Parts: sequence; C-alpha cells; structure tokens
Amino acid sequence: MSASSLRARVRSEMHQEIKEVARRRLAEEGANLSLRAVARDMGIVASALYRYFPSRDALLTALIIDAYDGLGDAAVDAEAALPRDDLRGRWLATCHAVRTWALAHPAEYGLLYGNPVPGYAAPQDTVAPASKVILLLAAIVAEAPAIPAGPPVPPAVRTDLRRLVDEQAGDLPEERLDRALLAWTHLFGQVNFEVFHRLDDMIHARAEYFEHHMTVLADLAGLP
Amino acid sequence: MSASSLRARVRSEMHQEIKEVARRRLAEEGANLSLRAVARDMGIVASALYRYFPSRDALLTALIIDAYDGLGDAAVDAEAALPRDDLRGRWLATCHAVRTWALAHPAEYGLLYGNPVPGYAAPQDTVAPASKVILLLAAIVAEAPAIPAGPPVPPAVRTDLRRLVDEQAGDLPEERLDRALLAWTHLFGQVNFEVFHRLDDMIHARAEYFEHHMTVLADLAGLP
DNA sequence: CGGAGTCAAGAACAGTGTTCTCGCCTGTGC
DNA sequence: GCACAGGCGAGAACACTGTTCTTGACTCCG
Repeated sequence: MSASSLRARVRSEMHQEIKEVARRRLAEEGANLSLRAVARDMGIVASALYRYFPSRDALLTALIIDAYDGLGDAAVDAEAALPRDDLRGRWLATCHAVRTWALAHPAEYGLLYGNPVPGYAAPQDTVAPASKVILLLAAIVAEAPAIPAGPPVPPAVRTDLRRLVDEQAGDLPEERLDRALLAWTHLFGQVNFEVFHRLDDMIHARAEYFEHHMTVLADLAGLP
Repeated sequence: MSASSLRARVRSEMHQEIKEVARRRLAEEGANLSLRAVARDMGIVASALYRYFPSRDALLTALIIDAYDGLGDAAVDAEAALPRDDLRGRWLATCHAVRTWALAHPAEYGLLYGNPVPGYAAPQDTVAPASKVILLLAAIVAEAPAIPAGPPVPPAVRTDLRRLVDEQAGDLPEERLDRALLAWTHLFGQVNFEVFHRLDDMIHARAEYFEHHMTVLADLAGLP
C-alpha cells in the first residue's frame, strides 16, 4: 500500500510538472500547445508523455479544468473576503477577480472562453468548475433588496430560467437570475475584449472602464 | 492593359476560389485551416497556393477581412432597411443581423472574435472593417432623445471616449458613446457565448433570450 | 534474489507549413 | 506571327507536429 502510494505519488508529481511546463509554454507561445516542446523543456522525449496523458487533448482537458478551478477559486476567495452585507463590494470584487485572473493568465483564459479547440469537445468534467462564477453572481443578486424594473422576461426564457433554478436547488425569482445572467454575459464579454486585445487602441484607461461598466451592471442588478 | 487585366482577372478568380474552398474547409473542420487540405480540394499541390498567398497567415488575413466585411454589411443592410425614426427597430435589427450572421458562419466568426490565432497579429487592414458595427450602434444612440441617468463616467474613461469621438469626426456626448460601447460589448459577449456553445444546455429559447437582453440594452441606451 | 511491471527512449508513420528548383506553357511585346 | 520572359504547377526537401509500437533498462515487491 505504501509502496503503491509511492509509485502513485511520483506519478502524480510527474502529472503536476507536465501541466506546469505546459502552462509555461502556453503562456509564452500562445494557444497551440506542442507536446514535443513540453517534452523538450522537461528533458524528455515526446512519447514519454503518453505514459501520463493518453493524448494531447487529455492534457488540454486537465489544463482547462485546472484553469476553471483557478478562475473560480480566485472569484470565490475575493468575494468571501468582504462583509456579507456589502453586496456591491462583493459584486465588484467578483468581477475584478475574474478580470485580474484573466489578464494574469491570458492563454489559459483563452482556452476557457476563446474559440473552442478544433477537434476538442469539452468533457462533462468541465461543467461544474465552469459554473462557479455565474453561481456566485446569482447568489449575490439573490440578496439584493429589489431589482429595478425592466422589460418582462419572455415566457420561453422564463421556462429555461425556472429549470435552471430548480436544477441548482436554489430559490430565486426568474427576474433576478435573468439579471445575473445579463451581468455574467457582460462581464465575460468585456474581459474577452480586453484579454483578446480588442480594446488596445480604443480604451487606454481599461481598469476604470471596466470598473465603470461593472458599476452600471450593479445598478441594473439592484445592488445597493 | 486589357491583356494585363486578363492575367489579373484569372489571378483574382483564383484568389476568390481559394478563399471559397478555405471557407468551406473552415466551416467543416473548425479553426485550424490546412493549406494542404485546401490544395487537395482544388486538385492542386500545396506549394502552388504560394503563388497566390505568401503564407497561411496571409490567407487567414484575407478570410478575416472578408468576414469583417460580411458581418459589417449584414448589419448595415439590416439597419438601413428600417425607417429612420424607428430607433429601437434599427437597434434590434443591427443586433439580430450580427447574431444571425455569426450563427450562419460560426468558424469565420470564431476567426474574428475568438482566440487570437497563435503567431498571428491582426494587420492594420482589419481595423476599419472591424469597427463598422460599433459605429452603427453609436450612430443610433446619437439619435436617442435622452439616455437614462447612470453612474458618472470616470474622467480617464471620458478622455478616451473624447478622443474616439474626435478621431471619428462625429459629434457625440461621452455618455452616449459609453452606452454604445456597453451595448456593443454585451452584444458580442452574448453572441460569443451562443456561437461557442456556452449556452447549449443552459438556455434553450436562445432567440428569445437574445432579443430580451438586447431590449434591456435598448432601454439602457434610451431608445424609445 | 528473481521476476513483474513501469518507465523512457527511439524509430516509424502520417500529417503540417514553407522553400526551392525545375520544366512547361501561355499571354505579351515586338 | 513569333520568340521569349513570366507566371504557373509539380515535386522534392526540410523542419516540424501528434501518435504508436517496440525495445531495453531499472525498480520495487513478494
């Protein structure tokens, strides 16, 4: 048992190191990860990597899950650091954490929210870590005293939202989940634009720009 | 002259056909375009393509410019079809045109708004066609009778917006450009999520969902 | 201490973008 | 009408890529 766990431990360390090197490569080179380059960086031959990951896609999946976890944890930690009654603070902290993490890990962020990788279909393992941020936003909107009126939610959309609320076993009026989704969409839309350099020559004060728009969304979500 | 234009014409037809085949390949296979596959589809050897495009990146750039033009034209045409005084109609038509085009050309859309291609830096030729949609949105917001109050635009952001307005030789209060940018960000954020299959198991009534959120944004932009 | 199982290496295969050279062949300028 | 420069496609070559399989070594376990 302890012997088997010794083997298992060095194996898991090898897993970690491969992912570490792959992340570095990804950060330096951009989206297309080369197994042979990773192997070279480790002083190893490419085929040896197949002892640890059955394919390049499997390695990518591992990186994606780690990235979702990293992003989700950053958001959760930032949000948890604020007093529970500071709804707007918790909201902005979540948004800032997402932006900060994305700017610090652009390649990994691109893996998550950019073009889907060609032959790659996201396995089921990725859906839980992927939904951390939206759940966080929904939880904050749930506590808002009242949300500003807006156009009525169409019935078909209401059905979808109802189902989502039921699945997550939460208790949240559809209007509020709708606002949370709106904010979520906007948050990642804006981070996308910034990380993918779509704002480079347009907006220079990007931090203020981001904060400003997230404030508009906080208003729209009824956060005091 | 007419002789030289004969060579030039068949050359330009060849250009067109290569792009056509490449688009087909892109639509079927996904983001990573293979020159050799394109050549095979044309019954030609890969190196022959280099007579027409100096590199794979150059071909990609040509596809990207075409795509920006296609998307921009779709938006402009849809917007132009509505009476000038129907501000909200023009707004929604623009949004719908963008969504429809993106869903009809997912791979090309991914080229535009997904992960930046690895070694590829967008040349200057792409900035003009890329800004058609935001200019359209800004023009509509410019005609709104009044925009609803919101948080003040921070000074640094105001400076950026002022500069943008000056460059485009328009005449538009910063608050309005800010709302146009907000809507623009949201529009592409939402289309991104839908095209990249991030809403697949979440929202089934995606058309209504889209319309609903674009309506919220129209309100935010003060469109009657 | 012997054997089972894990590991890394290396060769091989099919595929990629890109470059270069070689003939062909045709549209062009006289 | 003709000679020829130029454009063109083919093909080989190079340096890569992911992936598979075999081979040999080494190590941990009974």
